[in-house]
Amino acid sequence: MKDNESGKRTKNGQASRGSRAEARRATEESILKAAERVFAEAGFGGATMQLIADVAGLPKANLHYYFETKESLYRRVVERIFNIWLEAADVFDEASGPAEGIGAYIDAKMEISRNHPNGSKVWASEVMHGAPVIQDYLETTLRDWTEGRAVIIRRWIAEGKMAEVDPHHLLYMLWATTQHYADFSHQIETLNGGAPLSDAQWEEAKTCVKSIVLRGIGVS
Amino acid sequence: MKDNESGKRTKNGQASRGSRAEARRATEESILKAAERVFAEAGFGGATMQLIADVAGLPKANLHYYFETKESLYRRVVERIFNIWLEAADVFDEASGPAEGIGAYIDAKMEISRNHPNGSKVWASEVMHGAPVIQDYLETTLRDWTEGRAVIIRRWIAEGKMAEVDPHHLLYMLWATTQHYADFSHQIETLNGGAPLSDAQWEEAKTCVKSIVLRGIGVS
DNA sequence: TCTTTTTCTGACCGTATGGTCAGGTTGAGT
DNA sequence: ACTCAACCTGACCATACGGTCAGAAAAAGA
Repeated sequence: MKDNESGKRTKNGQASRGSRAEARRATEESILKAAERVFAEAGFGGATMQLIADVAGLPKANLHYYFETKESLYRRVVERIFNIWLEAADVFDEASGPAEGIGAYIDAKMEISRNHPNGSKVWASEVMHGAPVIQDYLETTLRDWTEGRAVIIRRWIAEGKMAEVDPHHLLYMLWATTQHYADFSHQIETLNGGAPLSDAQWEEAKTCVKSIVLRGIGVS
Repeated sequence: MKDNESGKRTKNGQASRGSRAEARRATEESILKAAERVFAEAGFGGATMQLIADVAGLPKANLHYYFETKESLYRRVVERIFNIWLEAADVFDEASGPAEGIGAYIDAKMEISRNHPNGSKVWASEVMHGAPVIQDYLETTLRDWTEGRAVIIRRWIAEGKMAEVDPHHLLYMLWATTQHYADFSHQIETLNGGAPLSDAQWEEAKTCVKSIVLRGIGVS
């Protein structure tokens, strides 16, 4: 599992960036990317290993060399977006108050919705169908994270830094609103005349969401 | 296609409530209900006609007597929830201002999330996967509806009845937040200790959402 | 009662899917 | 140059799926 950055060369002279382990990581990465897209577009049941293989540019059998089953591949895809969200939530803790913390959290989650719409969709699909694969995450990591953030919010309320709102429902609203831009991107595009949101429109969206939420909790 | 409310009796003396047409409607209803649940739990690709038939308590072949294909059955399920939402939106128009209109709209949509969680999930799944089946609805009915409501919101803003926010992003926030309670009900239940929201908790949710949104747009 | 129409169903079919495997290829280690 | 483990792949398999159909059963109409 150790890194091997020796940068050796193969017979044909092509630079093999980092030997075997590196190549493996690259292949796994391309499979995960393809899987994320296919699972997002077709759902777990509708996705086929053949299509994932085609998108990744690999024979189907090779796919099973890297990932034993469809479900294990799917699980990795779901874990991925979950970890991205968790990391983004750090901004929440480092903040000194709700205006800064929640504002930054909205910004971060909106950015993720823009850059990882497929991951968000796969997660949404998984939870909607009863989280058959990642139920354990919900009961451990997510629950802990949520309670931790609820404590922070309650402290801000106690310190008079924001209005008295239920922390859980506030978090649900943040999740729902930000992820909506990823999960329902197709609907939003249709209502936007068939075009994806432009840079300016994304800025507008972030500003608008922050404006309503922050004013809604008595900040700014 | 005409109604037949004659209420005739069959040979065995059992009251046949409303003859053939009535029985047909009842069977279709039970199939649609079963389909809604199965599609919500497994997605379109994951759902099987066999399972829908089992849930409805019918042989699979009989299902195809009432609905030609899996897709036509699915379409009917999606159209259903869409029409329910459209009807609920009437409260928006009849209102004299944002506090009343948007407040009532939130209440109505939260009620639907509680009473038709499966329909909401099927809709979400359909849109997330690019709306392959109901794209026409998005481009006609939904677009018209949205633009109509945007006009009303802009008028309220012009009349100084609420803060200046982009109507579209406000609507997205309303949709996202209210539907989240249906689409992510499993996640919410898990974070609620594994139990569905109680009556009181639903009231709390509605109050909390309305409170944040209405204050967020400068009302109340 | 006899005929006709609608409703129902077990058995069946072609296809596509997730997964397997034997055997080939490659390239790092020596 | 040789070895061996890691990597790759076409061909294959059992299963499950959506959909069909001939014909039974039931109800309506005469």
